[in-house]
Amino acid sequence: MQDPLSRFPGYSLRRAANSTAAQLGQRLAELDLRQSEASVLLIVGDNPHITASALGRQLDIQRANMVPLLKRLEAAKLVERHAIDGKSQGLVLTAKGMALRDKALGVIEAFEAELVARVPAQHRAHLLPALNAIWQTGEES
Amino acid sequence: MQDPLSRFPGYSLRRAANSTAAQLGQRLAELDLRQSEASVLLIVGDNPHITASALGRQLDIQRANMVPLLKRLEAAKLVERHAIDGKSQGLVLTAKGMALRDKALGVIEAFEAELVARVPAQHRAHLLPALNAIWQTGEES
DNA sequence: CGATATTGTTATATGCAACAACAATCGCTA
DNA sequence: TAGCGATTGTTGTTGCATATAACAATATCG
Repeated sequence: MQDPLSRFPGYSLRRAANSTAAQLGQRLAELDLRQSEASVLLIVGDNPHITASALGRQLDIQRANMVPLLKRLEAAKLVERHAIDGKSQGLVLTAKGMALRDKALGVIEAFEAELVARVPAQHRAHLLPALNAIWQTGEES
Repeated sequence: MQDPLSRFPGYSLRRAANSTAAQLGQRLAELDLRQSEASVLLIVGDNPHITASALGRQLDIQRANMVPLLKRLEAAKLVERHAIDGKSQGLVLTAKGMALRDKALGVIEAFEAELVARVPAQHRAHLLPALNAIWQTGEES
């Protein structure tokens, strides 16, 4: 069958991202976490009192879309918010949130290791810098 | 700001795919095409009389999800279906479909060139084989 | 002080993909 | 050749991620 698509890096990028997202999503589901939620746990864990807006900017998630995401994490007693001033609120992990963050990190690191292992050795070192260059080029907001 | 995420290839993969998808999507929108539709046009163009199921298998789109996709392309007079037997139907591009396919291919190739240009030269050649290895490993159905 | 920007929020829409179920049909084999 | 299992196209529904527009409250800076 003629496949005119897999010669395109953009297409392969899409396929690769889809396939890995599905797999990682499955594993995180065992912690009852979605990928976006896991990434929030990681960032908040490393940056206590970060603001919802700042978090959204870092993760490239719109302010509006952070709302239901944080609501769910809050309902699960994983994060807490407390007012910084009358407008902003800082996010911190609860003890439960930190514990789950650690588990999630374990899952993610294991998964990343498998992902990297799929890449032929001679290309391995080039993957991360190449990908980072793609999305970090032209993102000055 | 602490960013524990961009050291993960999987995360960078997601970000890179999102960012490129958004950009390519915008350009294809000028042809009133979504990415999935453009990929269908390309495959059908190279494989006339391909079956909807086979097309779905190749693009990793479920049979069920091909239905609205093809319905839209058919409504736009870009593809036609004709019965192969009582069960299967072959897909072909109309003249209009072929013309649009060519335009879409132009857009895609231009975009891919820009994408590759963002990657530092020393990593460039490694990108495609690395990505293909990621999604083509463990996909024997 | 006052204009401007930022924050958190609501509501709504789109694209993509997953799953379960079903009738019709094909194709192989017993 | 009759029948069973696999395949095809389809419907309906769900979930996730993302996008936009709008708004009130508040902060910041000239």
